[in-house]
Amino acid sequence: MPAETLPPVICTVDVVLLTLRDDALHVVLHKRDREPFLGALALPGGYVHPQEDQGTEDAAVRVLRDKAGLESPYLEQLATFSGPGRDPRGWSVSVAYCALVPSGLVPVDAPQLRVMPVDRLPALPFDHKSIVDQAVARVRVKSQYSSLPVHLCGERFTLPQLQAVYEAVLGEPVNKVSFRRKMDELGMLEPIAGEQELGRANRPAQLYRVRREFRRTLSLLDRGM
Amino acid sequence: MPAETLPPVICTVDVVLLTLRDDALHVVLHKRDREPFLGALALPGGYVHPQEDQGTEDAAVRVLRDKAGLESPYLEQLATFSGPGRDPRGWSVSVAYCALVPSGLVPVDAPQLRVMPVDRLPALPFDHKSIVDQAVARVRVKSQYSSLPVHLCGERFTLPQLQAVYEAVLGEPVNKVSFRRKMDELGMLEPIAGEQELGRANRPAQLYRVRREFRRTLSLLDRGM
DNA sequence: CGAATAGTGTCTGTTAGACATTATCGA
DNA sequence: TCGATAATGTCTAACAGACACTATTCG
Repeated sequence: MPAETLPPVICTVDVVLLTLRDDALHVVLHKRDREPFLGALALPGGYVHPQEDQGTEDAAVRVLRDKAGLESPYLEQLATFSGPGRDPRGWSVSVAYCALVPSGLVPVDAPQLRVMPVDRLPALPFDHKSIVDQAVARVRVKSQYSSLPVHLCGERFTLPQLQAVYEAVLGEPVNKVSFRRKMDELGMLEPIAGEQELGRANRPAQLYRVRREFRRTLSLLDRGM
Repeated sequence: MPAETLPPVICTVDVVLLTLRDDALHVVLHKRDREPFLGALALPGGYVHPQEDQGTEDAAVRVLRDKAGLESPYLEQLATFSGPGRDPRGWSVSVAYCALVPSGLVPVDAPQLRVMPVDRLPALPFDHKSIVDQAVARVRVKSQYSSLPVHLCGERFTLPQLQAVYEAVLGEPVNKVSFRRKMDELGMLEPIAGEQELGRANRPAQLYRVRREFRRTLSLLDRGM
């Protein structure tokens, strides 16, 4: 079948922007500023712009910048969703991306943004609910055997803080001794010399940061957590 | 930006059809029957047909049927590749799928098909080389901790045969005792009562098949192989 | 000093792999 | 009976998790 006779396909990207708030995974939703679903909360997304984007990842970066006002250090392609019914405008393809950011990076006073817990989401337009579900499932699985959750921490953090992040994402407690052995095994963290988290009525915790080489990479465990 | 002003995006699917031959992963390539790259070997692929496809997976199934003449019991979305340069016709998006089939399902006498070892591929048009590489990497990783390789076996097989398949995919020997423990743990195989592989000068091996409930699912290991 | 949490040492049960042993076929 | 491979038993080393102990801060 020659290409010219084919009806057009709507080509978009959607970003599942995840962050941690109150020890629970949250997704950043965006109030739609056009039809369809004008005014509804949905995933930040938009058309691919063939004139300017070198690929769908560029489009995702642009959407994050324009709609959520941030640059995510971690951005991963999730999956592609398609079909005649998911968008009322017609047959569409949406390449979904998953971004993880420390909560400090999410703009606080942006009226068009809402940060919602992933376990108690409102109804979402399109098939955005299942996109979020798939992203969360992927993040949980990947956190079992990788350094993914460090992207939810800021630049400096203590091991007990990082352990709490793992526990929040995995939804279950993690053995302290094993956890520290694993983090050591990953070889991805470095203590910040002389820097400790003081000010609390207990032994201060050592501050760590991600080694430069691992800033934008994942580190994998042979066996899971 | 209103949709009408955006230049069109070419929307296609490509299928990485993998099988095992001579204890090595092979990919089934298809001789292109149109421009661009007319006559070149490439991944079987084609346009999404919005009138008939309910999603890109339908398009992948159709492509497999039309170009490779088979129905794959295992078909998984791999990733989506996009950009202005990958297809000379213009800015394109290709949703890539990965299929695994027993070698018996690949038509033997189809002149438009070639079965090539994944480790010694010729140059391929588009970005098909990197799509194949990504599919192979994914299959290898997933075989570490799942029942994926059973889809490369036929309906009936012995445990030593299945172990050989795992070893071929993983590229390294597997401990026999552990392997059998793992397969037992997966709870996915059932012995075919009274059926053994006879005819060789040694103790015959028990024949197994995949339990009905697991025919189209993957079974996952807590820890890897 | 006491409360609280960070960080570490150690023990034990579980698991993976090496090796040995037994089983069962054809020749 | 012999050679070959299937299938299983068993021992050991590695690992994960439980628990306890020490360290260090604030009040």
